[in-house]
Order: sequence, then C-alpha cells, then structure tokens
Amino acid sequence: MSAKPSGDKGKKTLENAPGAVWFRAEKTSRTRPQLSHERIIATAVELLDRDGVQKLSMRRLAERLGAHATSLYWHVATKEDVLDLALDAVLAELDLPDEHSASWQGDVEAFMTGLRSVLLRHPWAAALAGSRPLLGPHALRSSEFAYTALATGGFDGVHLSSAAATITHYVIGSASSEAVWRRRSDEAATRSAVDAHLRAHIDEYPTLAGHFPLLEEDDWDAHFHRGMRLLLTGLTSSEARG
Amino acid sequence: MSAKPSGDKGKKTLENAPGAVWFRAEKTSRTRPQLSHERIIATAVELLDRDGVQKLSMRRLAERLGAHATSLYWHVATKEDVLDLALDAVLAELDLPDEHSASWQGDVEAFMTGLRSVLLRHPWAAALAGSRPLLGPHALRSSEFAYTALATGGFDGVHLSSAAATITHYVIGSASSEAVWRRRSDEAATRSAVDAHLRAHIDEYPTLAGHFPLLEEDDWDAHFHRGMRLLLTGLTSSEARG
DNA sequence: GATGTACTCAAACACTGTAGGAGAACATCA
DNA sequence: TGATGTTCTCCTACAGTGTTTGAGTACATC
Repeated sequence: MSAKPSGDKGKKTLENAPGAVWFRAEKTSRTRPQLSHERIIATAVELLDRDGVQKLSMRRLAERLGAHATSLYWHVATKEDVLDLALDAVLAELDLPDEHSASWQGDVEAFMTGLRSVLLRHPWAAALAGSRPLLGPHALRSSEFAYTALATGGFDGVHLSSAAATITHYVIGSASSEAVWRRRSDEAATRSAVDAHLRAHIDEYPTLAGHFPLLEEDDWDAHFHRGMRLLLTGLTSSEARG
Repeated sequence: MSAKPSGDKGKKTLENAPGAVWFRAEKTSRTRPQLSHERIIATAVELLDRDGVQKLSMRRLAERLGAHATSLYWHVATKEDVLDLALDAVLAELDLPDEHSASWQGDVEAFMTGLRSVLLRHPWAAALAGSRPLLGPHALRSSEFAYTALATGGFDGVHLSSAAATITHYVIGSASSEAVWRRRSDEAATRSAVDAHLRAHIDEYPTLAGHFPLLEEDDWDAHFHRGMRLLLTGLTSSEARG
C-alpha cells in the first residue's frame, strides 16, 4: 500500500473497494494474449483451492502463469479484483435448472444445497462471499433464481428481499463456518481441545458444553439440512409473506 | 510471513490459525506494565473502529500505544491473536439478562438484536466473526445464553445445535452484509450504480432488478427484523424440534 | 550488591501490493 | 517496405507488512 496519489482516477467513489470490478470497463486482451482475464482467474481459483486466500499473492499468481506480477496490472486493477472475479467464477459452477419445478420450496432447496456445495468445493469462497458485495454476473444469476422461486411462493416487495437475504446468509454463514472447522488438518485435535476447554468451564457454559456442536456427530450435511428445514418451515408459514 | 522455522514450538497443531489464542496460556504482565494485554486490545478495538481491519498493522497499533511493534510480541503471539481478542472484547459489550424471561422466543430475540447491535457498533467485527471460530469467553457466554433459550423452547441434542447455529449465522451474515454496504461513504452512489447495472440487464435478472434490496427503502432494521421473524416462525413450529 | 525475571527495543529477513516508465511484439496503413 | 501507434510485458522501485533474534534495561527478591 503506497501513499495515495490523491489525484482521483475516474470516479473515486468506487475505486478499489471489494466489488469495484463490476463497475469498471472490462479490459479484454486482443493481440498477444499470453496473459488473459480468463487465464488469470482460472489460475487464481486453482491457487486459492490449493493454498487458501492468505497465501495468494500477485507474485505467486504471476509466477504460476509464467509471468511477472506487474504484468497482471494491465489486466486487473487491484488484487481485490482478482478475488471478486475468482469468487464469481466459482459461482458459475452453481448448476441451477432453467425451468422452475412445481414446488417453489423445492427450488429454494435446490438453490441452497447447490450454493452450499459450490462454496464447500472451494473452501476459501464462503468467507469471501460473506464479506463483500456479490455483484458479479453469476452471483446475480443465482440470486435471480432464488428471487423467482420465492416470488412463486408468494413473497413480494420487501418481504421477498428479506426472505432471499435470509436464506443466502444462512448458506454462506454455515458454509463459512464449516470451512473454518474443516480447514485444519488437525480437526479432531482441535475439537477435542475445544471440548476439553468447554468441560473445564462446564459450570459457566453448562448447556453449551453438553451440546458442543458436531463433536460426537460428524454429519455436517445433516446439520445443514436441519437448519434449512427450519428456514423452509418459516418460509412456508403464511405469516412471513407480504 | 517469513519462512517457517520448521521447528515446532509447543503443539504445532494449533499454532497460528485464527482462534488459536484460546488454547495458549495467557501471558500476564506483572512488573512494569507499560504495555498490557488489556491496553493492547482496547487500543486495537479503537483503531479497528476508526480505520477498519485492513489498516490495522502491528506497527500502527504499537505506535498508538507509544511503543514499538516488536514489543507487542511479548504479549501476543501473532496478529491473529490481536484480532481474536479484539473480537471477543467487543462481544463483551453484548448485554444479556442474567435471568431468562418468560418467553423463550423473547430471549432468542434479545440475543439476536443484541448481537446485531454490537456487531454494527464495530463494523469490522461481523466479517471477522463469520470467518473464524468463536471460542473466546464472551462468545461462549453469549452462545450459552442462546442455547439455554432454545433449550427452553424444546430444542435438544443436534436440533439444539442446528437451531443455535442457524440464528447465529443469520445475525452475523446480515450484520456483515449491512456493514459492507454501509462502509462506503458513497453508499448512495454505489447503490444507484448497482441499480443502473441491474436495470441494464433487466432481461437477465427481471425479478432481482424489480426488487433491488433496500434501494428505495433504507430501513436496515426492518429488513433484519423481517428475517428474524421468519426464523422465529420456523423455530416456533413444532416440526423443527427434536 | 548480586541474581533472575519481566519487559522493551533495534536490526534484519522475507515478503507484500502497486506505480512509473521503458521496451518489445504486433496491426495497420502509407 | 517502412513508419506509426497500440497492446502487452517487464524492470525498478517504494513504502509498507508480520515476525525472529538477540541485546539491553529496569525491576523484585534475596
């Protein structure tokens, strides 16, 4: 982070913040595409999958591409751009039906489980998705699917927005926390350490200590599905609709 | 990030990852507390509140404390520790009743709104909370409150865990996304840019474009409450319980 | 006064994101 | 063919980053 040049380039309103890519004119390669937008992002995803977000640096990314770090800056404006683009790239993997099914609840469920599995396939993605605006084309496409499903369910106006936000937050949040716990190769050791920690303070946290999540039962899928069913119950109740 | 010394210090299992503080023996100052655990964390929170998480560096933190960066490393093991401790410190502000009220739903609501307001008071906190294990004493204390409230509501076993996780994910997720959108001083400009972007692709995202969240209506509180009510409806339905 | 502990700091290492500008490869047109 | 302009890559450099090592100082205790 060097000193800010204090001259604004273009609109200074959107500048370098996460999500800013989507408001910049895309720079496409023409003549000699040794480096291209697609190649950069594909490689970024590959490195993120392998080493996580902390270890991704512009130099490492460039090296993997057989180029030098500064070359990347002709194609992207900032590292944040790379992250935004990589995140939207994995959301492209989200496989949603073209047509909606007969049951809107089924569509909501398809959205949630599909999004979850994409985020778990790329464990760095959930935390990213939870902390930046999701405005890439594939993010919008999947939101559109959720919105239409919920609209079919009778939601409208602000209630539609709230319902969509709620299910999205749940998927991203649970995927993120699942990724956090799974990240460590020493998951078991960590968990028993936590367990010991809780039991040591069992007088302070009696209920928590008695129910330490997922310690006995490793079934993350079931855990996710229980929460999802809870949400679907809430959605189905007519009280919640506009 | 220097080269790993490859000699393990203590257990290498937990090392430097987020959440690792809680498994280290706390190092308390005794004789000459120019720098202390409390002072470091309080100052870290102050700087985080003012400048955000990206701008917090060990050198800046030390400078603010009238000390040098390397001195911090006697008190904390890593920067991750500082973040973990700062996060738990703000969770201490969460004001929960000693006794549970007559209505378990009321308690769940108190937990959710209380947690949300703490996270919004410190806009860097939600994103952090969503991407690391919450194992500090104050995090556990607030979890305990949520667990007991839900237990009163009839949840037990894995259903209790899932219900607690669900409401927590919702609060953290919505606070995080609210913080993301509010962070920018040019919130309005950003939103109208997004709006224009959506309307430009209205054929691709017709439902989404018609309901762009919160563009017309700025009421984040109402948005949050609608989602919360949806969750409470789901929780109250007997289907969801164990 | 001596000894050991508690704490701070200076120096250095191996990195980081990114700006500025020089240079090479190519497309186009004269 | 040569000249010109564009497209892309790279070298150099800056101002930072987290962290380690080891030296040094102030204090409590004996």
